[in-house]
Amino acid sequence: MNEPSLIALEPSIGVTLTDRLFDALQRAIVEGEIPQGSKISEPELARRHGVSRGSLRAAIARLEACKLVERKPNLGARVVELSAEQLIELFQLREALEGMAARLAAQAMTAAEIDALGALLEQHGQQIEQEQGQAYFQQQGDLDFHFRIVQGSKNRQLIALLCEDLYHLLRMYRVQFGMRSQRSRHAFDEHCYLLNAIRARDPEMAELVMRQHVRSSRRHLEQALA
Amino acid sequence: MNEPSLIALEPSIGVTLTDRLFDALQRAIVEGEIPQGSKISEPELARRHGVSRGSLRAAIARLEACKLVERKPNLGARVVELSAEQLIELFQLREALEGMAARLAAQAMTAAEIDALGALLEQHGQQIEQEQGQAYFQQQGDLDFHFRIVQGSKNRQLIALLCEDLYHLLRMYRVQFGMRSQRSRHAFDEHCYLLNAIRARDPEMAELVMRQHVRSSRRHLEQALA
DNA sequence: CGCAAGCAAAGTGTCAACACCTTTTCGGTT
DNA sequence: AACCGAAAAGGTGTTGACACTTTGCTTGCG
Repeated sequence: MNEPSLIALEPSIGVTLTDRLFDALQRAIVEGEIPQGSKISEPELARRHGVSRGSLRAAIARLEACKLVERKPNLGARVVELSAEQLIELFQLREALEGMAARLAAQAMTAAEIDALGALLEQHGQQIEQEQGQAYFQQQGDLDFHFRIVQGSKNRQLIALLCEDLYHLLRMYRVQFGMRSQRSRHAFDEHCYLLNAIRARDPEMAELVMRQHVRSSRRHLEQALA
Repeated sequence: MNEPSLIALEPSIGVTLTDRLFDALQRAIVEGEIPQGSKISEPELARRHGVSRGSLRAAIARLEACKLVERKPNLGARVVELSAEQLIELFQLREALEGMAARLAAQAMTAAEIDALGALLEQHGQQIEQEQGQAYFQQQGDLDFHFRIVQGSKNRQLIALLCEDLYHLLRMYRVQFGMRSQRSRHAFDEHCYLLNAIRARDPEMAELVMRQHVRSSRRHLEQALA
C-alpha cells in the first residue's frame, strides 16, 4: 500500500486454490453462514466448492491456526463455539496486546503514517456527524483504526499475531454477537485522544488511553451480555 | 493432571501420523538439527521419514502456524530465520503477555497450584546451590516456571497463545542462540519475588515483577548480541 | 564472450482412491 | 420389550499419481 509499486515485489504472487478456499471459508465462518459449533463435513464441503478433499483439508488446517475451527483426531472439525466467557478473555488479551501496540506506535510511527491516521479519523468523524452508514462502516472503521496502530508498532511478532491470527476471531465475535455498538461516539473520542498521544510521542499516555479504550469496550460488553 | 482420572475423558485420543511427524519436525527445528533458513524439500523429508507427502504437508502446515517455518506459494517452505532484531521483538511481546499472565495468576491460581509452584522453586534453588545440572535443567526449569504462571492465569486465549504457539519459537531461540544464561541466580531470585507477590494475591506487584524479569532477560540479551 | 530464449529436471499444488476409525443400524438374545 | 453385539455405512487419515510452476542448464544469437 505504501511502497511504490515499481520496486521489486515478491516473485510470483501465486494465489493457490487453497488460499481462495481459506478466504471463502473464513468469510463464511465470520459472517455466521456456517453456524458456530457446527460440524464440518469434508466430503460435503469439497463437493459444494468443487474441489478435492486434499485442498480442503489444507484450508481447514489454516482455519485451525486462526482458532476459527477445532479439530479432533478421527472426529473431524467443528466451528469454534463462542462463549461469552471466552469473549471476555479475548478482550483481556486485546487490552494487553493493543496497549503494547499503542506504546510502540507512539515511538515508531512515521509522520506520514500519523497524518494518514489523522485523515482517517477525520473521515470517521464526518460519518458519525451525518449519522449515516452507522452499523457496518463504523465497525469497519474501528477495525481499520486499530489495524493501523498495530502496524505502526513495527513489531513483526505483534503484527503477525494480531493482524493475521486474532483479527478474524475478533471480527467473528463482533458480527455474531450483533454488537451494534451504541458507543461509537465514545469510541471515536477515545480514538482522538489516542491520536493526540501518538502525535505528542508520549508512549505511556498512548498505552494508557488504548488500554482504557479496550477496557471500556469490554465493560460495555459485559453489561450487554449479563 | 488435576482431574480424577475416572471422569469421562475425551473419547479416543488417537495419535495420528501427522501428529508424530509434527512433533519430530518441531523438535528437529528447535534443536537446530534442521538449520535456520534451510529449505524444506518435501520429497526428501517424506522419504527420510518413510511417509507420504500428504501427511508431511499437513505437519508443515502446523509448523507454519507456530511460526517455525514460512511457506511461499510454489516456492516451498523454509525454516524461519532468527534475526537478533526479531528476538528482541519476541521478548517485548513476552513482556506484555507474561506480565498479563502474572497479574491474572495472582488472582486466579488455586492455593494448591501456588504450593506446587513453591515446591518447584525450592527444587530449583537446590539445583542452583549445588551448581550441578546447570545448563539444561535450569533452562528447562525456567520454562516450567513460566509455563505454570501462564496456566495459572486461567485465560484460555492467553494459554493457547503462549503455550501452544510462541512457546516452541522461544525454545528455538534459546537453544540456537546458546543462552548459557549466567544470570540463573538472578532469575531465580526474581522468580521468588514473583511467587511472593502471587502468595500475597497482589496482581499489580506480580505484573510489575514479571515485566521486570522479562525485561532483564531482554537487556541481558541485547548486551550479549550487540 | 556475454546474453537471451528455450528445454529439461526438480518441486509444489491438486486430485482420486485406499485403509482405518467412528457411528448407526439391524438382528438376535434374555 | 429392552439390551447387547455385529455388520454396514459414513467419515477421516493416508497414500500414490498427475498437472502446473519454478529452477538450472543448454543452445543459439548478437
